[in-house]
Amino acid sequence: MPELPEVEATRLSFAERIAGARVHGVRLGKPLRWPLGVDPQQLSGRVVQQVRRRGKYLLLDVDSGLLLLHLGMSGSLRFAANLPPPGNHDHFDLLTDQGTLRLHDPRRFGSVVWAAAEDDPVAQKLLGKLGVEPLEATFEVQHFWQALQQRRAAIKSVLLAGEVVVGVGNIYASEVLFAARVHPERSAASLTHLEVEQLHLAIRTVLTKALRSGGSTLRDFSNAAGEKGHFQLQTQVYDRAGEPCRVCYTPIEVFKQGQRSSYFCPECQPR
DNA sequence: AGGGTGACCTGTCGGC
DNA sequence: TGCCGACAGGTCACCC
Repeated sequence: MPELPEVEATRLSFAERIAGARVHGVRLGKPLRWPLGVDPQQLSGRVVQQVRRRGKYLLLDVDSGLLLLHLGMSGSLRFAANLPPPGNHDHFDLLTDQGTLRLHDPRRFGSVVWAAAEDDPVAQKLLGKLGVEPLEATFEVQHFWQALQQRRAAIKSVLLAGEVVVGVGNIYASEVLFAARVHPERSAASLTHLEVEQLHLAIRTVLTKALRSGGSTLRDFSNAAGEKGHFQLQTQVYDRAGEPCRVCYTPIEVFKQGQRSSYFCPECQPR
């Protein structure tokens, strides 16, 4: 389910509640993308300090180590004192004295990985190449411009790769490029400085708006408290092929770009 | 070294 | 109704 707004909405929905909780066990379901990397027994007795986010990863800081959680395409978390018995798609439970943190993930592209420290090679393999955080001050126009100047790939691919800026997934990539009036197949290096400024602003604006709505852009998203977003944020182009552009009424088009669907308005986003 | 492709896995939906 | 292929929010390993 998750792009950055959904992951952050998830974090906010349980970070404070789980802080201070003492782990007393782990339950594993079917294998996820990576093995846990630690004997589940060794997690017992450790206390959860805080929950951070890096890109689309959630970092659960525990005494002398951290769990890296990724929701993949179809994952979601729940944290509650009384969860029902695990179902077919519940593949990880962290049992604590404050409740159970459960990863539900039908497609199992998600992961839970233990690392002794954030600079540990295990963690760095997952976090090492991530770009800047789009909602932090370190995401700065001039650096963004310079980084894009180095890339000849299509701007949409560059956004999805997450090596320049993290958190923009397939839905928000289309949304953000529409807002910036940039065609998804334009080479990143070909964007004018003005276009990069527009894209930079669009990334911040679109992600912030989605986060404020609780990540409710996604049809079936709910946070770790089991709450759906309060209202559906309507998309401008994503999943709207053939429907009129909300700005100029030209039919929205879709095409395959690196096996992912890209939506755009041919009028607002010329090549 | 950057860039493109296949692979991982399950559920759902539309067309015949 | 039933079957079958296409497709879905991510990212890593592997080619050139």
